[in-house]
Amino acid sequence: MSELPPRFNFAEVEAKWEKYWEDNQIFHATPNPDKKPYSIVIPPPNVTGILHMGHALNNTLQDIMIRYKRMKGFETCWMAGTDHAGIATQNVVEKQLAKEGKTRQMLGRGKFVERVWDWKDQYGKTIINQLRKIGSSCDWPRTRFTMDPEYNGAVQHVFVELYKKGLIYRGKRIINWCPRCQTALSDEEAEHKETQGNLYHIKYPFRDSPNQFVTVATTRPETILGDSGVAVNPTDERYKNLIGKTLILPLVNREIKIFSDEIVDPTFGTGAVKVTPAHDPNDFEMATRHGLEFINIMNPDGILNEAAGKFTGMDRFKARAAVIEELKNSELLEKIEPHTHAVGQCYRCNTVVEPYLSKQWFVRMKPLAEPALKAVVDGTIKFHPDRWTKVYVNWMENIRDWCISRQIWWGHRIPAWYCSNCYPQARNNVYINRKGGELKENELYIENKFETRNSSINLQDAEPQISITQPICNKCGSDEMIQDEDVLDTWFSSWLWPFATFGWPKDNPDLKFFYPTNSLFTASEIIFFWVARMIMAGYEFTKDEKGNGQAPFKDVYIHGTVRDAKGRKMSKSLGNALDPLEIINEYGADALRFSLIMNSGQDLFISKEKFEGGRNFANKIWNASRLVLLNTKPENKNVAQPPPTDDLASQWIVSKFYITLADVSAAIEKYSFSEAENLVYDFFWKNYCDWYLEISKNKFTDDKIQQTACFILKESLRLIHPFMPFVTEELWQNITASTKSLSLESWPIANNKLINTNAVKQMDTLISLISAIRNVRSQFNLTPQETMECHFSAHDPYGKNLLEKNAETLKSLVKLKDFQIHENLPIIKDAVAGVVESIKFIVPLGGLVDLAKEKEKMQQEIDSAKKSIAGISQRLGNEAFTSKAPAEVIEKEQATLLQRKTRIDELQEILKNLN
RNA sequence: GGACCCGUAGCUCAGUUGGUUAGAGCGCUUCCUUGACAUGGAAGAGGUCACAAGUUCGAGUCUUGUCGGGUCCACCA
Repeated sequence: MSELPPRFNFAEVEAKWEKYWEDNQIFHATPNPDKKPYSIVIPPPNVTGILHMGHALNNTLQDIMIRYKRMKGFETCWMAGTDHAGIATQNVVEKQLAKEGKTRQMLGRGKFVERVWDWKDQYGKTIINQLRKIGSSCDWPRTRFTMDPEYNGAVQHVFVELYKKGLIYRGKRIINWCPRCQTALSDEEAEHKETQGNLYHIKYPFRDSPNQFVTVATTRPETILGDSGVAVNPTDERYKNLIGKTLILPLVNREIKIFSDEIVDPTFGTGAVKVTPAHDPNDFEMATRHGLEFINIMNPDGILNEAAGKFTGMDRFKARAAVIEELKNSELLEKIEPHTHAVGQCYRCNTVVEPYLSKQWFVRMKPLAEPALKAVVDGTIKFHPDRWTKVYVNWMENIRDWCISRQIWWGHRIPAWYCSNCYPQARNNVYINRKGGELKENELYIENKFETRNSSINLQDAEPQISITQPICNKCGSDEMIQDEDVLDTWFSSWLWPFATFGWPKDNPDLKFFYPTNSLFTASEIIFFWVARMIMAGYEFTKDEKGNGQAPFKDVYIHGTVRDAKGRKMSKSLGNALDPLEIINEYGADALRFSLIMNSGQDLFISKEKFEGGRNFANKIWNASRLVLLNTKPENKNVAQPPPTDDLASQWIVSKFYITLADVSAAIEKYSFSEAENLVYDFFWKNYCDWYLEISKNKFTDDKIQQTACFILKESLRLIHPFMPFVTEELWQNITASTKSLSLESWPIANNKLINTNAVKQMDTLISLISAIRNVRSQFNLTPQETMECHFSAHDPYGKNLLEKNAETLKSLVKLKDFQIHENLPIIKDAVAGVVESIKFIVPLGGLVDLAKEKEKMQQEIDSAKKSIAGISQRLGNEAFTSKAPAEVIEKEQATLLQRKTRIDELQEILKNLN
């Protein structure tokens, strides 16, 4: 045991315990038949990640829960790990390569992937180390990565199983294509943002009467080059007799027909829609129904191809301008209207996504969604706060198939194989430049710096074979099988996280003990990407002994977004991001945690100053502990129970502690973390420091006071520990001289016998009384040399007694020479006689009040109480009400009635006294 | 177009099933430093609970509408 330094050096303390916890691996959990499991899986941060405020909040919440449960005696496992984050990570490494003047194509696939692994090995630990800095008590030895070999096995297994069940298929669809990342994206990965654009009205002339037109409206005029029809609603009178007529497509001079389709909204634009089957999902559907031609006018990089005629080689946005210019010149542009609409953007690079026709792998979601939807509807899985349930249900009910193939290199390779004997193009499928010429592997077309390898284009007519290991062709027996070039969506591995991290699909003790997990903590943006899919995966892949699918967790806690003081999302590009590590350096990790949780009711508006609150509280705990430690004899430090005592304040603080304990536990159990923290804060600062320690300071020589103060301090440290693990651990070790970490100590055990309601009532009254006296003292600037006269009315059962009993302590608390106590009216006319003359005040509990006003208020209260009584009596006399209402409602009404009556008597008594 | 959330003190937010005097933190005003803590202590000012109507003896709380702010979903060509 060392003496506490006068100043809380959080940097030193945090470093010390971070190391101690790590060296002793005290958060490592193993299956333990004597304990109940409690497990949480971390939302695995991106390996490219560095800690931001969102992580800090997310992990603090999990840490509070897991530390609480650990202290409650559960075998707690908080699974740690990182996500390979396919596109994001590939982009980061590509950027790094670009600085060296290289592209991934220059390296070739094998070398590039090696390079990403190197990068991962070098930087992937950063975020893990940063999580330790904020005190996360993860099961670090278990730390997993979504591309670990075993994890890869689980992913491959899942793909094959779903394929066998017919839940994975390959199909040619319009998908979201990012021309910059040059990969397909899922619907969720295309973020729709309101964008100010234009609606271009373009005239399409009739073949047989070139001076007459049908006008169509479009936001993407460049797609005109791929048009193969014009659609109208069958009921639209304007166009009814034009159906079947032939138009000449401007700029291209292709003959296209007008046809009708229900999908067309006659109220939008002109009611006539240009149909571009290869570049719009609706048009694709219509074209399929009506047998239209699919004309792809664009290369995967967003540059127009040969089908674009004279616009070939132009970027899509340049082409848009050129097309408009050309249409203007030929007087086919009727008008341009400003138009705001939601435009999809790549969630990794914000490039506008292109609806693009290509062959991709999809997961059929409806069958998977069914049990996952049911689980949330019937309450097996609960969202906190509850309102997210609706968001989830709405998405699940309208779920669409999931595009899972990505045309990138970093990720889980798709276990699909093509026979290069049957499909010779498989051998040479690697690079195709935009001019259509083939390049051999590692050959480059440097001049224009883009070369596209795309098996989804090159092998779109080939039949794959699905197998984890390289198969033999089931048609020709050849062993020259070439694996699909594509990798899987990163979320196709994340959705297995709750069980793949425990070794699934191998049956093993860890999985059996820790799965299903208990709670999941994440942000609302992730509900569709991850939460929903984990629930589906859980039900599909993990079954209990009876063969029923299992929910991967029971509770989902959705926390708010961390924003700056102005309410903007924190982001690097805005430059408004507060770095948690800077906050830790300046205020300490405990302060960071505490202040984040304090503000975590909904979205958080964070500025640097907010962390002062946390720092101040840590400081307060430190100093209160110093006071107690400096004044407590060693033998009084480790009592197991607070000593029986007549001391009112001691009885009170012990009672308050156990009341707080129950409230805090309940708040954590219902995921009300800021409420729990507030309770702890109020108890420790207001009750323990401001009142108990202040009152007890002068009698600290008393053994029982020492024992009580020290006991409550220690129990408080347990209570605060999940919120502020570092400062509490340090103080705990100093007080107890223990060798056991506070993290492994038990949560305070409820002891309702020690809750003395009478003491609580008396002390609370005394506190109000003192506040009232201080109020008077302050109003009249009484000096410590003066004496105050206090008068009490006869119906106050506590005041006089309490004041007499505690006079000595109180004199010092309110800094007055003395009190003269009289049992009299609650009028201060004479109460501060000698100091203030003839002022009519009363000092009811709560402070100085104007007598006349007070009387008026009391009269008003009496009046309203009388009305209330009349109303309730009337209702209780009404049979229609009493026969229908449940017994407890009637009881409640009667209780209220009684309460009102008593209150009226009370008020009338006081008024009588005052007059 | 559909769904959801929010509007309470200068600011950020609590406010449980409707019920005596609507709370906290920060900020503000006044006072207080011979040792646990000025990262502190004491006292105080500050609210027509967005607006309107309704249900009720009684509404910050329930219902409807209006205005204002935000979020999510959607095949607005």
